[in-house]
Amino acid sequence: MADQVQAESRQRGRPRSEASHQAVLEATARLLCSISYEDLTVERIAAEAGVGKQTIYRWWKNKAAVVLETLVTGQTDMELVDLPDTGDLRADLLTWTKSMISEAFTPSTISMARSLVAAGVQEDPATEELLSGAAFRDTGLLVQRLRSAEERGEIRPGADLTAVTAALGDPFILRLLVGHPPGERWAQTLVDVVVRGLQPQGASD
Amino acid sequence: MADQVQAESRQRGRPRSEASHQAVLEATARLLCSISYEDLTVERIAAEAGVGKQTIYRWWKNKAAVVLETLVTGQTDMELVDLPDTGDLRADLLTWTKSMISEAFTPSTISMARSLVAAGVQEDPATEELLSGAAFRDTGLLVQRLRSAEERGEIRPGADLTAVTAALGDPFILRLLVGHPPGERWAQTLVDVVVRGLQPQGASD
Amino acid sequence: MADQVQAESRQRGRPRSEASHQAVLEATARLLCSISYEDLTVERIAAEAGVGKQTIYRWWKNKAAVVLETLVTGQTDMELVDLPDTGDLRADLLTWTKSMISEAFTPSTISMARSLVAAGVQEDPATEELLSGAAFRDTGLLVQRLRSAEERGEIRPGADLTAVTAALGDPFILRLLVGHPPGERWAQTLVDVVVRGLQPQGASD
Amino acid sequence: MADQVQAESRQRGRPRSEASHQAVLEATARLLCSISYEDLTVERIAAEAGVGKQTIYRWWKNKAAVVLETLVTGQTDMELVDLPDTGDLRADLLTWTKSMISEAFTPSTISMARSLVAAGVQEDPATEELLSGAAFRDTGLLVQRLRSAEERGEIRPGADLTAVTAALGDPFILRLLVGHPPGERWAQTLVDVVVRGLQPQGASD
DNA sequence: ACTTAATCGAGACGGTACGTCGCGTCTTCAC
DNA sequence: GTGAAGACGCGACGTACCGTCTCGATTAAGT
Repeated sequence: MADQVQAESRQRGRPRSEASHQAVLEATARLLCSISYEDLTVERIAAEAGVGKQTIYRWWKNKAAVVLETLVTGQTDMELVDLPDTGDLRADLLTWTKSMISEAFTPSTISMARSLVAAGVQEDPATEELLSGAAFRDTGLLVQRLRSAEERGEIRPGADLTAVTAALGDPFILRLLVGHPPGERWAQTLVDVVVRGLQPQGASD
Repeated sequence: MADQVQAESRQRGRPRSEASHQAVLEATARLLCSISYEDLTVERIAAEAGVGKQTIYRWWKNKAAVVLETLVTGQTDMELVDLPDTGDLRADLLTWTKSMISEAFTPSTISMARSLVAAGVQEDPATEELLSGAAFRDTGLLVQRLRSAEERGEIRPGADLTAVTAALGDPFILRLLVGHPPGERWAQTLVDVVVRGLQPQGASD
Repeated sequence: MADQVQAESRQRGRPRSEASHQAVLEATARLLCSISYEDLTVERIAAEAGVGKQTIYRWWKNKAAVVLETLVTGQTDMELVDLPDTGDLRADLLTWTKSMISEAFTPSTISMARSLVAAGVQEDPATEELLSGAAFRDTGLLVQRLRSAEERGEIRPGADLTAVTAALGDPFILRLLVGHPPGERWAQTLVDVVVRGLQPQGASD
Repeated sequence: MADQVQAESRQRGRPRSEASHQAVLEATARLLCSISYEDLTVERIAAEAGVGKQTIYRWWKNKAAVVLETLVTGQTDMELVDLPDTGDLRADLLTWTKSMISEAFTPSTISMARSLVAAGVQEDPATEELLSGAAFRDTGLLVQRLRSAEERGEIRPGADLTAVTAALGDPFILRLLVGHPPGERWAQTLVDVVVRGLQPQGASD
């Protein structure tokens, strides 16, 4: 029992270069800013990273896997939109949606989001694993803010917060993919309905 | 989708075969049940439809356009999930989500949804036009049901119903793409929050 | 009976482009002047010919086959060395060897000869067929000159002239491959021994 | 391959290196029996020899060099065809050609001959040096036999014997490369013409 | 009936990217 | 301080599709 597995994975030969691995991710992130998933090629990534094509295929099984790891591990400068916590959930969410609309609907972010989806929408089981695990990163922020509101008694307890974040976040993700930023009234309604829906019984606007 | 012919006597030579056009759509629908967008090739479609490749390119500009028209014009047996109108919005939506989960999360539907997204997520402006216009077909059903509830006074008036349908529908679409059906509690929370959020002032469960 | 088989090989689809076929051979000939067989690539040939790589693989099974057809069908400007017929076999052969040494041992010709051998020395049965059929083109000239001498009674009849041409020609071919032109005395001895060996009985120098 | 004697225990330098060197040559010889030069890879040699790739590149500059050294230094079981010296040159040469045809035209020998040529036909100057120096090994035997005949007065003196060996040997080498054994009459003519061509003046068959 | 012209299925075309393989070099660990 | 093992950068391989072009055959509409 004390004897761990080790003899089987005994280091032989030159170890894989973590530097190359990282260089590929960074090169991919750099390229994804300006070109679409379709136009991105493994050869281009290899050239940009100063790496042999085979090295890429040694780490990832195909282009989709490279792109997914690049975007999911946050190699990009695609900053998370800030979600404040002033104690007023509705106001915070409205602030969030506004900055979302103004900051996230840039050509570069839209392109990356599309690349993420294009890479994710493969029939590969490994891919599904990774995606359903990581989900979309923004989700974490939202869940955290909602939990804080819950503890503070701002919203009624017991709701499945992942469903609530989906109701709030997923519409923005789809609008992002389509490329058309939603109007302000649309966003306000979204926040309003969800916040109302979460209010403790008897509360009113 | 296809460009119309002017009523003028420009019609010279052999007319385009509407049968071929339809055969392509049907062949595509047939193939999309079992293979992914990536594995689908124009040559394969042409072979399945018993049609020349050029005939496809005479009607559509590329593979994405064929797939989009196939899925958007409902060539598939991907039936719309029924949304009843009993007068009880919450109950109806819960019924809808349940059948959604049990009927829509089949491998074939998931595959088609992914193909739709893969085809839609191109940088092509024409594609965006079509998609943002058609949106997803289910949306229509939802909006209609909500409007009926609004008229009946079941929900408070003045809400942007497209935002509400987004809050309800988009989360299901994303779960569909990922391939994992949501749990029942998740769906219940989603419906509950939205329905509460729409209730007229002062009402309670 | 007048009705030939024809329906089976009925022309369907776009016919293969003989122009492309020829362009490949010419491009290969052009490239072989300056670069070695090893450095020659199918991609380079395709680029030089303005042809898709697949077109090359549609006509030939590999690089060796392209090179062989190029050299064997005489696409190159590798002119045959002249072999005069003055009636004096020994003098004619000496003239021939001299021009051989001075004209054939150029870098370009040496390179082509090596390419021919490199391409020919594959284990492919089809290749052997082609080579043993075509042999080396010079052989024809020699056989013809010897036959003329035989008819004229210059040499004793009944010899296997292909063996004689081998004795005379093959040594030059091997020297060509090695790249070192033989000395004049060497060539003289070669011609001398063979011509003496062919003389009718009782003749002397 | 067994462990070396430990006479000198000061083996700080290269305890196994000469063994590795030899192992590579033997492995190459073993492989060349069955696979062509093209299909032979350095990695395969290394694996067969139980040696690291770098060890090969420490001794030779590339694959061609390994193959050349293997074949030129006679690591193979490609035995030299025996050339008797009974005092009758014509009879000896006929014996030699006959055993040549029956023994040398085996698939294994043909394959090795082709590999030798494939390796030799590189543009590398060092390679040319080695080849033109070593020539083909059989040459030595022939020259020796001819010199013996010359001393014995069997043939007229003063001929450039390297040219004569070329006339006799090179045709066999080329037939070997093509892979088709010559007929008996062909060989007889070859020997006959050369031997006659070497006879002292006035002699006759 | 006869031309004209656009269509049809078929498949080759010039390209581009794929994923693999081999070269010759570099880098680790074990002996 | 070598040597095996094997990853590295590089680049060619042969294949697969793309979207276009070119065949002979087919099909109306306009002579």
